[in-house]
Parts: sequence; structure tokens; C-alpha cells
Amino acid sequence: MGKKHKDGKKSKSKKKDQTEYTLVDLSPALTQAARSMRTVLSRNLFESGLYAGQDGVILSLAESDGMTAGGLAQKLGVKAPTMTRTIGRMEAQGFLERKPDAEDARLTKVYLTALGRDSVRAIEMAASACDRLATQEFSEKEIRNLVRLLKAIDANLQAEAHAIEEPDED
Amino acid sequence: MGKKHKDGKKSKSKKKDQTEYTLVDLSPALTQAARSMRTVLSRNLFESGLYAGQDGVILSLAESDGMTAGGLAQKLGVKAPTMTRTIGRMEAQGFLERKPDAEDARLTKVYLTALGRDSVRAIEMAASACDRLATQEFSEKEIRNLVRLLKAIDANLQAEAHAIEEPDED
DNA sequence: TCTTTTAATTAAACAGTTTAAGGGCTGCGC
DNA sequence: GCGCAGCCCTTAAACTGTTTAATTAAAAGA
Repeated sequence: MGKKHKDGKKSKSKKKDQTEYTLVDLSPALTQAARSMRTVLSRNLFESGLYAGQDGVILSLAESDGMTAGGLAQKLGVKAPTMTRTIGRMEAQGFLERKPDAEDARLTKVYLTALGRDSVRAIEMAASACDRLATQEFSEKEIRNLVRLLKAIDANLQAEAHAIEEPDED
Repeated sequence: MGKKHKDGKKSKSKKKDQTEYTLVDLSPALTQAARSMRTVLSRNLFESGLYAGQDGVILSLAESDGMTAGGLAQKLGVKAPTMTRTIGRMEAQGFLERKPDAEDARLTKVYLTALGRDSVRAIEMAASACDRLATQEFSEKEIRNLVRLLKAIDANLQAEAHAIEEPDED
């Protein structure tokens, strides 16, 4: 139900100042889609012994092995303790290993193990299977546009997210 | 780095059976965008005392007050215990209240309180602010397409998600 | 009436996340 | 050289979100 609303749903606006906000329904749609994606993806990943959220670490490392914990955290958009925990779990699972940097002993560098490297393909296949399922009847162009817009959204939002953190210096 | 890859990144394929999977990079893009969205949204929602994830409950109720706990769970794509917990927390916060159904005592119906109804506008504004921020330089058409595709993705994925649950009857 | 089914809850467990605090190491100024 | 400031990672504590399995309660049906 409700497939026809163009800008209905906003009809209950109380005529206050209103700020004239145009409802685009983006956030719920994005949230829902991402939730579904995560559900399916984690099911696909399960056989590999991976949880959704760990795949990003492996793919990042596959692209550039030996990243630091902090670098991974930043790249994946989580805080350092989260990454420490994730890495610890994945190390226990045998997907990767930590080594102190030879030059700067403060740094912890993270490397894929053989198992980790093996799982790269599994992850890529799971992800692409999921992607294909999700975009079944989409055209190539639609998919490209979609990904482009998604990345733009992320960039826009991250700029703001960081903009809020920075200027705090009373 | 890596802004130019069209279908590079796949170049490391080992020439195995390959299954010919075309990498569209959708899932990471979607995941990242959703994560950023959630971060910004929960910041916007924070003043209302809401956490991201609770907004869906209030909006659903705003659209159709008196839904059952199970109905909410299904609509929002979570399992019943999650909804029980969320509802419990939100009831404690004063946003909604539970009432047993008069006709079928098994059912728990959920209603918005005055506070809950007040927060609807705050949520809508937070969401639309977030949406506008995310889609700053997008055209109307791009946004519409984006939302349409996102919903289609959700539909595609949910169909699969359920398809896996059902046919299990040995 | 008794059994089966359905709805919600509770319990136990775990992933992911955060902030705050701790610890080791670098590097720079003195 | 020494010491202190700062950086990077980790630990600790707390909370949300999530799941499966077991429990309780009520309706529906045989």
C-alpha cells in the first residue's frame, strides 16, 4: 500500500513555520535497503565464518596489506576501539594477524593470513551475488548511477560528520 | 586513491571457474552510505531523546496507530524480541504505550503518547535535514530515482530473505 | 476438553559501537 | 642526554541492536 504517494503523507503539516522541508523518504529507504542487504550478505558470508562488518577489513587488507589499525578504523568509518575489537576477533578466527611495525613500535600493522587471503574471493562472490540479487532488473546505467549517488551521499554526510567534530574548541 | 577503477580491482581474478561475477561495488557503497546516514541521523535525533532505530517505530505508529508488536517487527524487518525490547525502552522513555487488545488478549497493541506524537515532527525534520544534506547537489530526478532503486533493492532482497526461511520443512 | 497454533515476552548470548582511561613509544625542546 | 608532550593502540565499562531458544498466555479446532 502507498505506492502512489507523490508528496502525500506531508498533508498533515500543521502550517507552522514549516521550514519547508521536502520529504524525499531517502533515509528510511536507505536504512531499509541497507538492513536487508546486511541480512542477506551476512547469510552469504556465514559459511566463510565471517560476520558482516568483517568483510570490509579483509577487503581493505586485500587491497593494501599491512594497514595500521587506525588506518583501517578511519577507512571503515569506525572508532579505534571498535577496530581493535574487530581485529582481535578476526585474529582469533585466524583471518589476520597483528605485527608491530619495525620502524615505529607504536604502530600495529595488520596482515592477512593465508586463510584471510582465501576468504577474499568468497567475500567478493558473496557480495557480488548479493549485489546481483539486489539489482536484478536494473540496467547497467541505473546501477552505475546508484553507486555513484551512494558514494556522493557518503561523502556529503562524512563531510558534515567531521565538520561537527572539529570546530569544538570552546 | 582508486577513483578511476572501472572494473579494475577484478584484475586479480585467478582465472578459476570465475562464475563471471561482475563487481558493481554496490554493497560496500550502500553499507557505507547507510552507516554515515545513521551517524548523522542519530545525532540529529539525539535532542529528541531518540536513538536511530526508534524513529521507524514512531513513524509507523504515526501512520497507523495501534499496530501490534509483531506487526511493527515485520514492518521494520526485525525479529519479535528486538521489537519487544525496543518497545519496552521507548515505553520507559514515554514515547508510546502498550495496551492489550480488547478482542484478542494475545495481541499487544502499541499507541503513541502525546510525547510520541510530538516527536513525529522532530523526526521528520531530522530525517529531511539529513536527506537534504546527503543529497545536496542532486537533482530532483536523481533523488527520485535513487529512492526508487533503493526500494526496489529492499524488495528484491526481502523476497530472497524470506524465500530462504520458508522452504525449510525437510 | 484437550491439543495445536499463535503472539508476546524473557533469557542468554554475541556483534558493534562509543567514551574514557591506561600504557608504550617517538620526537622535540632544553 | 633528559624529560615531557603527543600519538597510537588497547582495555574497560556501558549501551543498543540483534538473534535463537524457551516460556507464558490465549485463541482455535478436533
